[in-house]
Amino acid sequence: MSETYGIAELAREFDVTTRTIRFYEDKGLLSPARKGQRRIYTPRDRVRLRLIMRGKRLGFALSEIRELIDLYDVDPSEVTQLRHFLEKIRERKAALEVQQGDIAETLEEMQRIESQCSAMLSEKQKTKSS
Amino acid sequence: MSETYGIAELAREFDVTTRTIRFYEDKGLLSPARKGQRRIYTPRDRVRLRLIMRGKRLGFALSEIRELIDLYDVDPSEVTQLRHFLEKIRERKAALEVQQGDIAETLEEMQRIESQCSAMLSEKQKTKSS
DNA sequence: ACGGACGTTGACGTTAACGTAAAGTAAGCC
DNA sequence: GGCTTACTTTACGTTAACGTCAACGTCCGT
Repeated sequence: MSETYGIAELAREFDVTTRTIRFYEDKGLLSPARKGQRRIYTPRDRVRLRLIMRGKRLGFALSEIRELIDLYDVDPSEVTQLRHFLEKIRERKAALEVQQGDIAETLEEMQRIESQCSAMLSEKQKTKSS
Repeated sequence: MSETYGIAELAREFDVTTRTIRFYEDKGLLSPARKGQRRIYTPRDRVRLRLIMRGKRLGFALSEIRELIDLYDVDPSEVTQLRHFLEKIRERKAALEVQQGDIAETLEEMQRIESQCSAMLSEKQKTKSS
């Protein structure tokens, strides 16, 4: 049980280079165990990497992704910390909701353009076949 | 009629520096008219700038944003171009839909964490006031 | 005619996110 | 032992997206 992965294995799975994975470690986004000198990744590390990739697709900087991921891990015991924490989460949520709106708008416009284009296309082809 | 804007004006409105706006011009994202040496921006340029900012919020590179914007402007008269064009649009749509999914997931998780946190918070405060 | 606001074009600096090359280590196979 | 394969650290290179001067033009109010 408790499967582990090598660095190249993960690199293949997520389609990044090993350099990239090590770079993320350097930035504190991952901290795999070591067996001698080599890195050993647990399923938990793998999840983190998945989260990193999702963050990247959302256009977050690595520093922000780190904060995001920490949100899942940290257990803020003090009330003050808890408040601060909640605030961070709400900031993130707000940002994401803005993004959601942006995407919706853009998708609508793309949709419009696509319809227009395919209309033009079928128009041209009618002409051609007439 | 037909209002125009100065570079600093737009910079203020979109909260970027004039350097940034000129940089976008350099990259072919904007091409304002000139009055002598100075740049004159039309409402149309302003719309483009708005699109650029939205693209940035969505995590696109400037080069991609340029392609995106061009989608609104270009009128592909040839059928081959039209097809190519449609394909591009569909690629973009697909990417955006992935992003949409990513955001939805992330938002759900944030939501969960937030609920948990605010539960913990009110719990702590009950204890405190008892 | 002068200062100040606003604008211009270079040109070099900076940060993030890796790429790439060099040189060495460790394990397994034949 | 020698080869291969996978991995390591160290270090310099690169690209995108600007920031930051420097040095100069132009218009406007006083």
